Amino acid sequence: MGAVKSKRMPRAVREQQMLDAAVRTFGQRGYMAASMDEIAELAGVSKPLVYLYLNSKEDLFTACIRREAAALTAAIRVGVRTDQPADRQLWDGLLAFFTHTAQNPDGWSVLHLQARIHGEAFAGEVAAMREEIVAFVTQLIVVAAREAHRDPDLAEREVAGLAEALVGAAESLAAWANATPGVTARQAAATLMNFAWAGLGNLMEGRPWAPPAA
Amino acid sequence: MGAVKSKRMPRAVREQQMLDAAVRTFGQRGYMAASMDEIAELAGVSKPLVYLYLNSKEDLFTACIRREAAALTAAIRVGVRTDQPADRQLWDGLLAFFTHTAQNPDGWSVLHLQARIHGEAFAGEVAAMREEIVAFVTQLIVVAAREAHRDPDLAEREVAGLAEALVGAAESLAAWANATPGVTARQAAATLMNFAWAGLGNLMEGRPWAPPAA
Amino acid sequence: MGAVKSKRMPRAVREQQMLDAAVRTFGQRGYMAASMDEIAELAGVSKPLVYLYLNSKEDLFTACIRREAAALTAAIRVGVRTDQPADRQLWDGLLAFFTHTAQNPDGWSVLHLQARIHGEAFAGEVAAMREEIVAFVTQLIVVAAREAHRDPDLAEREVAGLAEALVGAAESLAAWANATPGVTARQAAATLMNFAWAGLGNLMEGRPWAPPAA
Amino acid sequence: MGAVKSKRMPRAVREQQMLDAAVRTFGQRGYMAASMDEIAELAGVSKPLVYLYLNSKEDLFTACIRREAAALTAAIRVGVRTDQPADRQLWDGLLAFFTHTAQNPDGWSVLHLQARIHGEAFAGEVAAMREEIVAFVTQLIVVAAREAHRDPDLAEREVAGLAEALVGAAESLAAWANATPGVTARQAAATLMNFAWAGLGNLMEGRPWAPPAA
DNA sequence: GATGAATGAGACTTCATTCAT
DNA sequence: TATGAATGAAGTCTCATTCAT
Repeated sequence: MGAVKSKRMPRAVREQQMLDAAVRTFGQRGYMAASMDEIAELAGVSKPLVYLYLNSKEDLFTACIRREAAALTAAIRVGVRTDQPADRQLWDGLLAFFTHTAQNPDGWSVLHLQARIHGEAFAGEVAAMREEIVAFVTQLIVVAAREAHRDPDLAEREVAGLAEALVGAAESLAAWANATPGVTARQAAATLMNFAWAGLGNLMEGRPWAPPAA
Repeated sequence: MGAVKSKRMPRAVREQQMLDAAVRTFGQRGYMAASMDEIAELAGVSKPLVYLYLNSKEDLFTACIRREAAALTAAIRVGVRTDQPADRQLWDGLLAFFTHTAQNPDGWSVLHLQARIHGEAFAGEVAAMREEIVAFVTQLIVVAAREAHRDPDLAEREVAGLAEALVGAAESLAAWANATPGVTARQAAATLMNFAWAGLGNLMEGRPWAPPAA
Repeated sequence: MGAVKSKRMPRAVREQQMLDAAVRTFGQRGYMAASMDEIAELAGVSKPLVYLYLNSKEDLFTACIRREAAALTAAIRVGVRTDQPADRQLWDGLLAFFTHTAQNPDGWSVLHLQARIHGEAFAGEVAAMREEIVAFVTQLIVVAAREAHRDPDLAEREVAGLAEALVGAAESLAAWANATPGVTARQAAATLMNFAWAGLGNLMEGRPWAPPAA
Repeated sequence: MGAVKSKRMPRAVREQQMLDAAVRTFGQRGYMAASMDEIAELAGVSKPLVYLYLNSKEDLFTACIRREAAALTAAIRVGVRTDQPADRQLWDGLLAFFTHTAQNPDGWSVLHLQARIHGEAFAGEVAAMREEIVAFVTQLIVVAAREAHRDPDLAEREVAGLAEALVGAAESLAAWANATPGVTARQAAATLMNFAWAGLGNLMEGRPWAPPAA
């Protein structure tokens, strides 16, 4: 079932096999329900070897988070060319994001669902990655405002909230796209882009929606 | 620590105490890490009584989900007046949503994070609630189009995606607002409303963002 | 499911209802697997009432054994007329035995299987009944020998062994008859009578089977 | 109390130790009253190891039944030589049976008492063994009839009943012999042989006992 | 580098039994 | 007479983790 069993592999390779198995197991079973037994068997090694290399269940989980977070941000970075206009950058980023999460549902589950839930240590790891993405989006908004020669006069917190909403919508759409047959990464990206860019545009043109008095 | 210990209470009251303790524990520890021991102690009763009334850990969790889902949808229903224009309805709904989730962070955690992760049975309970909300939002979008005397010609799936994105953004913002000191429910609602309503408006005026060719 | 619920019954009646429920439950589930909850529900009363009347699970079980043992020996006593020849007495006894056990399988299960297994206290209760039956059979053998004007010169232990074998065969046949559709009490009795009486006859005529040298 | 504690034994050996402990505990306490804790302690290992090797209480019990059933039928097979006349074969079989059960009272208790009571799965395991023995006895009766150049004209069900009665008597005598000090296997076998063979002989000579009209 | 053997701790669950009315 | 409310104790089972080879 698991990886092909071949003895005496270099450590780096073995470790990746273990992380593959761990991400898959954590993603499908959840952190607590995943057992080290299952991970070891799926990796095709004995349990003591997992402990020898990865130390403990917590450390193993942290290693999974780090690897998956790095892979996701790398995918986005590769997809985006910073010499493009802001809207194109956002589009490329969204497309890369939805494509990567669709291809690595277990990794995405680990980042999006599992890591948030089990202790601040894990959540912190993910928060770092998330902040990197939020910062990227925030900067795009600012650049967009400058390109439009507007001074949207958006307070910092407001921008943070917008970026948060955008990223949250993306995360939610990623889950929805993964769960809804027939929805491609491209369609998900288009839906969100439509939704977001237009909204941002209006905002920056100074036509915000005014809440009624309390 | 737990509720004041007073013996011999009628069953209905004890059950609510147990559900209170369970929601709090599940929300903070997660479904698997929450132990029946801890829940019982927090409720101020013995473990067998929890089993006598709520049957099993799964059933207890399901009961939590049902209660919290009902409370959330009720809060939104109470907050929204259907004789108002669509934008006002959306605003009221968002405000009620963010207010309720801010006041019941553990309940929201149970619905948003825990229930999704542990088995289709639980996820199904939440999905039902979520679909109710998504349907409400979807209908608002359609009504808004009609109010604007426009035929936005939005495909059904596109609307579904928009509603999904909106709800997802709301869910994400709720978590963000809960975790960020100083962010009020009103602010979160305003941020999202600004973001969403403007975007929807543009969409319906037929100015969508056009993705580049693949 | 259980007995018709009617409040305020005289104690003797309630006790019989409880014993009915207990015999049925013990017979079908076994002593340990039977729960006081199930017995109380089947009897249509609350658990504390069972404890008020019958004291404890052990006492309840003992009461079951006593009642069923008394019923079985009474059935045999009623079936046998001591003014008949020995073979007729044995036949009548066997017929009564197989008839009663067929009509009260749960009671028979309690006596035959459950009581033997759970502690010497219970086994002792059954042993008393069993000895009464063995004594009856033993006496029949002696009477038969006298009727045949023979002195079979059977040692006491040998007679005890014979009676034991006969009773054991009867018990086994009762279980077999209960479990094999289409086997009546009369057939079971005939089979055993054929087997036993002829063997006894040969024995008493001094034609034992000779075991080979060690 | 338990086996001598020596760490790091090969799995096969440990499994036998566990089965030894389990047979003893199940035989003396009964299936339900036997606790895995007690079995593990008697085996000189920790409870998790028992579960690792034997999987569950049910599986452990089944393994006990299988081992003991195999041991008993093997003992009988070894004791009987099929080139002997039927009466000698029956004698040898009985002797082997009583000898084995006397030497393995706990194993016999597991087969005779415990297994029958707890679920059809277990009873089925024993029933298979019992049928093997009943078939052996049945065949002996048929062979005996042929050797006597008689046509006993015994209906199939009648023979089945006889074999059942014989085996039942043997089972009962085995329990009796185990419980009665001073009764040897040889004596038990002789008692039953006397009883049975003579009875069978008479039967086959066409002198059955005639039951009275209903 | 790799593993079969082994375990302490703790999870969920059930039961016989009692208390207070 | 009768019961709804409540629990201490014990059961089966799983898991992360380590030892000795």
